[in-house]
Amino acid sequence: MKRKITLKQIAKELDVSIGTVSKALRNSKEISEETKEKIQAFAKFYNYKPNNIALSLKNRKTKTIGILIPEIVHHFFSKVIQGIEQVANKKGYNVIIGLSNESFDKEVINMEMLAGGSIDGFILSISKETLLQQDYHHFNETINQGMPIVMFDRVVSDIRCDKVIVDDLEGAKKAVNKLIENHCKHIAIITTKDYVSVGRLRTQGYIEALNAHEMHTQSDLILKVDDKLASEDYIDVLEEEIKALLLMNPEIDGVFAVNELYAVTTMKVARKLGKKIPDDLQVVGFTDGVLSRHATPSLTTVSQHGKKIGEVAAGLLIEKIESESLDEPVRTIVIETELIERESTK
Amino acid sequence: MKRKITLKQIAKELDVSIGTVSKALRNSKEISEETKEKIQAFAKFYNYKPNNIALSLKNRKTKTIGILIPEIVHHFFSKVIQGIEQVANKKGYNVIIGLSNESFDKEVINMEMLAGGSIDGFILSISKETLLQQDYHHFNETINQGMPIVMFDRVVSDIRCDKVIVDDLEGAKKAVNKLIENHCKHIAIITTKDYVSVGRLRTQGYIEALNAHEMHTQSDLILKVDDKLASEDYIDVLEEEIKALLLMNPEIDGVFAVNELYAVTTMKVARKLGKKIPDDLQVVGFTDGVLSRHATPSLTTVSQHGKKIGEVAAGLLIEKIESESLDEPVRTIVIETELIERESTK
DNA sequence: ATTCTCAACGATAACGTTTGCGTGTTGGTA
DNA sequence: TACCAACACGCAAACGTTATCGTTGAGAAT
Repeated sequence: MKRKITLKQIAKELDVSIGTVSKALRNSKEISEETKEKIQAFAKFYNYKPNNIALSLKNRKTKTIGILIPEIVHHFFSKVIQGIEQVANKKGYNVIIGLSNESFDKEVINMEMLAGGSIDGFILSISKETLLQQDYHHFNETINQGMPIVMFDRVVSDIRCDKVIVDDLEGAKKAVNKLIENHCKHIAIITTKDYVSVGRLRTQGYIEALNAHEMHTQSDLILKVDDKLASEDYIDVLEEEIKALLLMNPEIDGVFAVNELYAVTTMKVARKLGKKIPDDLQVVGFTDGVLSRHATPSLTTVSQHGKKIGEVAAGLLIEKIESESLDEPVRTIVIETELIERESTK
Repeated sequence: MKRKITLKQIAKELDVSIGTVSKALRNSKEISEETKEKIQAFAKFYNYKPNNIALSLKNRKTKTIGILIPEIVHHFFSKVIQGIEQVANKKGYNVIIGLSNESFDKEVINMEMLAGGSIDGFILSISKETLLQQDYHHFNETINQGMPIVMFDRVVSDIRCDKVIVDDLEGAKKAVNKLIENHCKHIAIITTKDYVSVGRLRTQGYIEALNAHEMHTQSDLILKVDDKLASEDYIDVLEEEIKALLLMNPEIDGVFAVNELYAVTTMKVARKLGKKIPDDLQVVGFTDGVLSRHATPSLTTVSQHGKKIGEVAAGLLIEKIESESLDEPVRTIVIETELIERESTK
């Protein structure tokens, strides 16, 4: 297993100095055509490629950006990564990924690993546990060390950094308004417990939309399920809870679910109860993933444009990385949601 | 935006040499307790963290492994990454990701970027375009430069490296055997064109399973759809082709689809044609993703254990990276598939 | 008094680059 | 013959570490 060839080896082999080789390969006019050709030919033959690590050390920049997300087996996050990767690569940046698995400790450890010189900046979405504990010291420390951060989707306002967010409140309104337009009179929501801001905002949007149309919100039409039920293992429990909701409130003719899984599960349960979709019950979800598209019936849902979010986040970060000035204002960019109508609504 | 503190700065501040600081922080017994305490306190206060880049340069290893996959918005690949990440992190490695988007050029460019010192080894799955062009020079060059590679899922035998593969042939047999056991008499397959080995193997498994039971294979029961139809945009065309298949051969009572999407689309089309699943038609898919689990009816499918594949691949790679000997044999590890029975079969 | 032995620390090389500057060798001109 | 550009190249510093080897001084042993 031979090692990669270096400038030094080329220099020794051709009996010139290291500096000369470097200049020749960078096509400096300081070097004569003759030697340049010789050196370049030699380098090409041995497939010389400069060592990025050495360059990173010298230039004090790594040309890679770090992504830190709670999980990867998740359509939305994958889409965001795709977006980030696209603009990053276009600008000559690599992308390195850390997974927190929704754990505070893993988030901290991963940040420290990456912040130790491996990357030029972070794009991240906060883990649930961190959100719960409200301990944000690792973010502030990283920022204080001069490393720019861009947060997306799950953000907290306390931290001074760029943010790219989804207008969850407005998105939820769009969804509920659609149901109202379609003459639903009793609209339920299936949402999560409150500590993740995203779920809270969607719930609030639901309430505001109803109020705006002078429909009263009934607490028994608001089903807050435990987050853990989103994991695949607890799908039975989730089904039971939804079933109970529908049985206890047979008047429900519209459901807004704060994610895909809740939505398709609702449709599944409803069908088992003999309800026709969308005739007896209309359903709108959140997040435009594979489930929404390929469920039967296909799901009307609020798309967050994950790829776009990634693109914008990467753009912001790279801009900040490459900017010289050291005290720019922080920006918060809102990516509009879009209601994608399919078969689960009339 | 202050920069990170370095050994040199600490040394100057405390009026000792750089070496002393380094030793003190690594708790060398060469340094007196007194100075050690002083230096360590100072370093802690200023939150000193060694610069990974400098360490990488010195140690000639980066402690990060590169993943190169065709796409990330894909349940199987996400699962593999999850597995890789888990064992990599456990062993102190980071993970950096490159996406080829099924393009040969992007694959080559990404490899060159990463191979330029950023990583210690590769885990990759070959892009379709590369498979088509059969140009594997970039893999061989990378290997020749002393960088270990582990391939998974989509592999080619020409390249001398470790491989982790799915037993596609056996998996397909399991699926088809299940249909035969369930008394299907006319079993169709929905597969892709032949150039990706994975699809070919699954088709072959289908044929062998039928032959083993002395059922004749009819070419009109083998639907080879263009790969591009797997992309979301061409879903209509895909539906049309499947519809034609089912209409032309109404005797079909079992379908084996080589991926999730084909399977759920088949179920959707069948239902539109008034067929009951699994009573009139039984369907088995390949890949255990969200679609399989949450489709209605839920899909019987062949699981490839993506996470396991990632874990094994990472294990092999790290072992090779950390091994001293430079001419070990290459290994090919087959991960068993598992038939997961759900509602789409009897 | 001289040598020896540690303890405690400093100096330096090395990892692979890039780059500004110094320097030796040309050739041409006065 | 003497001088001066221009050319072509070498030297060395710097990025931040770690490890090897010196070096210094003090005290102990001879």
